[in-house]
Amino acid sequence: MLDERKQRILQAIINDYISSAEPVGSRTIARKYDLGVSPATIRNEMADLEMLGYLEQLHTSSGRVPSSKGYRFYVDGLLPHQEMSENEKALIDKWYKAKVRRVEEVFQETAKIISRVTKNISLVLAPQLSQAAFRCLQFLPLDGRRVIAVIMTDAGFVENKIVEMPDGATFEDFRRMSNVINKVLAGHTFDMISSESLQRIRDEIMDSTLYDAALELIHRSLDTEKTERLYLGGTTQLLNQPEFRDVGKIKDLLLMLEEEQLLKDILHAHLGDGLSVTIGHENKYSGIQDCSIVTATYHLDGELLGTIAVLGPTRMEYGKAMSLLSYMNNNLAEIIKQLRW
Amino acid sequence: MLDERKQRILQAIINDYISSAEPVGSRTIARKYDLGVSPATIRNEMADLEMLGYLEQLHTSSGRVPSSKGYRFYVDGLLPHQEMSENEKALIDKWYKAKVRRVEEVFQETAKIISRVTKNISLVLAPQLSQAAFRCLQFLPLDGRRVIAVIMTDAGFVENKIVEMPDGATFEDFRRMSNVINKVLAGHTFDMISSESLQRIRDEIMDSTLYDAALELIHRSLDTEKTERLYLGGTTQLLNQPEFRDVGKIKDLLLMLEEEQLLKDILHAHLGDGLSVTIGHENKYSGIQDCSIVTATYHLDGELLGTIAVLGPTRMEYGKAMSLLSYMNNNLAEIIKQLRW
DNA sequence: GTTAGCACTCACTTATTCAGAGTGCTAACA
DNA sequence: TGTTAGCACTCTGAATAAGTGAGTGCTAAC
Repeated sequence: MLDERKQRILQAIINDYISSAEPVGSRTIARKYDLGVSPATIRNEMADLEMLGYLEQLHTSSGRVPSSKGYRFYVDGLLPHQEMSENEKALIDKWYKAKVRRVEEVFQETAKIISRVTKNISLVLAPQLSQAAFRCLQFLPLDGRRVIAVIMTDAGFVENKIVEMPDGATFEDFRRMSNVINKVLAGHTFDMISSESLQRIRDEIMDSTLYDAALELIHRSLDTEKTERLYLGGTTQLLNQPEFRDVGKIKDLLLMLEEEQLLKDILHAHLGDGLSVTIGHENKYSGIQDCSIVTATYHLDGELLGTIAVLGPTRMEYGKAMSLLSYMNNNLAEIIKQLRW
Repeated sequence: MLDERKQRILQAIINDYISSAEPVGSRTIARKYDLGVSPATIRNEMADLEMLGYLEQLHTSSGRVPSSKGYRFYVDGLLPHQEMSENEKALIDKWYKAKVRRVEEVFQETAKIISRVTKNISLVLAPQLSQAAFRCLQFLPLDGRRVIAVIMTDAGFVENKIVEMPDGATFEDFRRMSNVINKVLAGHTFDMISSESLQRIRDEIMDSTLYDAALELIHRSLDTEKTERLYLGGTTQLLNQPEFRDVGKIKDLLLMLEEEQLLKDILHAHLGDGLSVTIGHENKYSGIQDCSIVTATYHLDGELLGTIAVLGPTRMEYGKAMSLLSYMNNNLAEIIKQLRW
């Protein structure tokens, strides 16, 4: 374990590096932070901290830079707990109020706010509905050949699909079909729709072309309901960070950000962790091993959940990101509920 | 007017510059393109072309670069008409088939394809529905307090909204309301819904709280139907272009690309022009005066329209972009119709 | 244990040189 | 008169060299 002075020095170094983005030397620390010791002493301590793996040196005669381990220690132990100021909270509330009309816009706007406040990239994973319970299905006639299926879930989401009627089928057949499906599936989450349920529907419908139509409809619903949406914000913030002065690096990261599935996987890894911080090399995906991710999982009606995250260089204002995500987290469920009516 | 030889030289220079991105000198032209004259002669011609404003020189002793006027002449007169090869067409069709399930995905995928093929940024403006005709509205009961409104348009789009019932109103009231609205608005485009129609609805409903609910519903529909969506593709392609080796320029353009309204305005300016090319300084918005935009307007059922576009440095493969957009244009309406069922 | 002093390292900046590509001009040529 | 070869000149970009400054590690004194 690090003694008191080493901790204070490490903290000073990380604070300084986070705000300056320059390798920090003993002299700077001695001057800016009043630790009551000379640069030489700090140099010795820094050498120790490097030995222990908390700091790194780019070349023999440059200042030190925090390592992943250093940041980890900082985040776990040295970081003073921060809260958003009332001012900031009010500002965020105002942004939401001004912009948000539809549920979709909540996620979009959340991403924007996070990136604006943290000056980093934000990721917002909207809840997937596979854990929502099926509530009911109704058909509406569209024209002679087609009907509209309206599907509702317990969480209050509504979707519609246009369905082609098989030859010979009537709207009355479809109404009968909806009764069967409603009876069998009511209360089932989309995840839980099993082959057994399908079998029951088949038995009750007793008409194979109708059953096929029902099956296709259910599959199409599952398809859309299961795909969760990912909202990205602030990719241009990247360009202001000195660690991305190089076009090659920008390209690498932007290309990665286009790989939606990869991003989803990364966020999934932290689903349910509450507030979690992953630093530099702790990241499994090598493309972001000089970045850190702060994630927070939010809940909606107990079950349904999504994730919001900040992605930025390891040199990141962790305190700010964490306090912001906590706040957004609490807000988000509330705002979505209000909007859903 | 330029004589035959000047034209051929201009063409050669532009071709070369488009593929090399390097200022091109007399020697290169003489060597690569068999014009039957010596570099010295070409030098003289190039000096003339510069005088006439078709070429520019960065400094006294560098090769020449085409000016906006030069590209304009090239696009209008020198560009051989190109068609997509059957191979490419087949490839594109395959991409669509593999990826596209929902109407929304058509636009998304179109943007992706355009950027992939042209290696530039693509813009796809999805048709706004304000010109779609209202077809019918139906209500479904959701729970005691709320109903679902399902709105259909002639173009085959279906939307739903959750509506809160005013105190004391019953589902039967809403059913009656839908009858009135359907009678009055049937066949009206969203653009055409006038205060007169609203007045008629008011007269028929004869209940001010119910009328308020109806009004709100109509407004909400107009809100969503009127906002057209913009899909962007290939922003990372930017980073491969040598003209964007500089981080500052990347930032400027990426920031501009975040201004959705601005982009829409730019596309709107060309709405209905068919295939249109805007080069460099011809652009009104100063942020893209070293870029060119190729746009094409597509139609859906005569009225409904949108725009697809390629945005890239003035040094762009105009022929490729134009032939691709023409092809996509023809395809797009077809694919959307098929998908809509 | 702490600190001052000093030699040393390394990146970054500035200046200089040099090669290469390209031009414009002149004079010769067909 | 239009075309071309030749040549002096210009400018960029890469390579090299020297100088500067921030920072370190080590040693010896406090």
